[in-house]
Amino acid sequence: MPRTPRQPRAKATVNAIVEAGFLSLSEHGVQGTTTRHIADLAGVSVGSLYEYFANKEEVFEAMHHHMVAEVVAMVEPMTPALVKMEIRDLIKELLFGFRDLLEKNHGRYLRYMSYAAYFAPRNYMEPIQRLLMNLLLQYVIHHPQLARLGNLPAMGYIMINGGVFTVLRYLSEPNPTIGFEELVKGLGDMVAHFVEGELRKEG
Amino acid sequence: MPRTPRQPRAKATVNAIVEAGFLSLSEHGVQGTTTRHIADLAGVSVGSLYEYFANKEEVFEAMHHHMVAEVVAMVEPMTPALVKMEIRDLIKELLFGFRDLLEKNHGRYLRYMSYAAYFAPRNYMEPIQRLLMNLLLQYVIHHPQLARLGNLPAMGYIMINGGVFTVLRYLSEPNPTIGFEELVKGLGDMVAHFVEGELRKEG
DNA sequence: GCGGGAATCCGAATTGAATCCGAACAAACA
DNA sequence: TGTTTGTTCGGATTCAATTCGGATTCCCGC
Repeated sequence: MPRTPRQPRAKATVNAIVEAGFLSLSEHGVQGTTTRHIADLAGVSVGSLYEYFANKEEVFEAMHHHMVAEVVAMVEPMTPALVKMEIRDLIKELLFGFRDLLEKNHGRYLRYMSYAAYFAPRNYMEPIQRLLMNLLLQYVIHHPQLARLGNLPAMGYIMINGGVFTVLRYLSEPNPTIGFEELVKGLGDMVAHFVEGELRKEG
Repeated sequence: MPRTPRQPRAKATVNAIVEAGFLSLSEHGVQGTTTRHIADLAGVSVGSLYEYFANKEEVFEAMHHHMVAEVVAMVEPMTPALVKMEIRDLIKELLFGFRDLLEKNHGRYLRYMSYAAYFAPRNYMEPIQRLLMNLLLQYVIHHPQLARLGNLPAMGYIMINGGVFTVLRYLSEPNPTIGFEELVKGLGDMVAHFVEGELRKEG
């Protein structure tokens, strides 16, 4: 039964542990990340770690929340501008932002993501998916001609998942065979053509 | 230094261990999968496991090879028929086959896949991606009008990765909000519209 | 079908990481 | 200042991964 930090000192400790989690993961991978490592990097003892986290898993979960919160903090303020853009520009804007966020701090979030499926097996991407689905809905509202598109849930599911995972995979690649710009352009074209094609079909 | 099995008895042992690996993963997840578990399920002792695998990781790697080999064994014989199909039918055929394979044996491969990023961080999907890229090339050869498409590598990268990960994610979902048929149809439409759109642009 | 070396199998012993716990220290507050 | 509550510490415990030496089984030449 982990305790919740009350005093600022304790909050700093918790924060240091989460930070250290990202560091250790980047440095040593999952295998090499021991509680001692994390505690050492955080400058506290292992015992302290267990004051606030029931187990090592929970440290990873906290890291996950941290990352999701940052993604949300990036996307939400952009939303009003995004929904007014041309679809290709929206995608470009979003994906470049996403890349920058993932590569911040020497790629800590990216590194984390490549293990995320392991730490948080169930619906670990769900909040982000919901965020993007919401963006899509807002976009449709601002572009009424899109309302004719059929089966928005399925379309959204494909575009969002396909897009997110493709970008994640791409950024994790040590020697990509194509450039990030090409990838973004390709994804933009894909979505744009899809929308055009569907509208043509409907109309 | 693990030994290579020579006698049939030993081959059966190795096989039983890999089988047990899938079983244990399905039953207990990564955390719960101990060498003792695997050995028990395989009906051998832990010592025997270490005769043929340097460590637990290697058992997972063997499982990975097993799965990749099955995917290849599924796709390769289909290829001649696939390349003659309409693009939407190709996708439908491929994805239904993929689903059936992943759900075979109570979803053992699917279960495995959801942890694969952890076991085999480096290029764990690379052989499958190459397989599908090859299919795409064959397809273009059989449909010369597609040769006008620009940037085939980027297009292929997006379609293959986006498709594979979307389907994997979908199949792992406990309560999918859309049907598999919708997903497959959506992916087919996406690719078909994309190709049409690009051809229109080029022409 | 017999004997010896190679292959295989076993499971107790070792090792090291995760987790627990009770004492020591620090802050808040009266 | 004394008391209560929050925080930190690091040694003790537990449990899984891996090792190792010996027992068992197979295979091949006789």
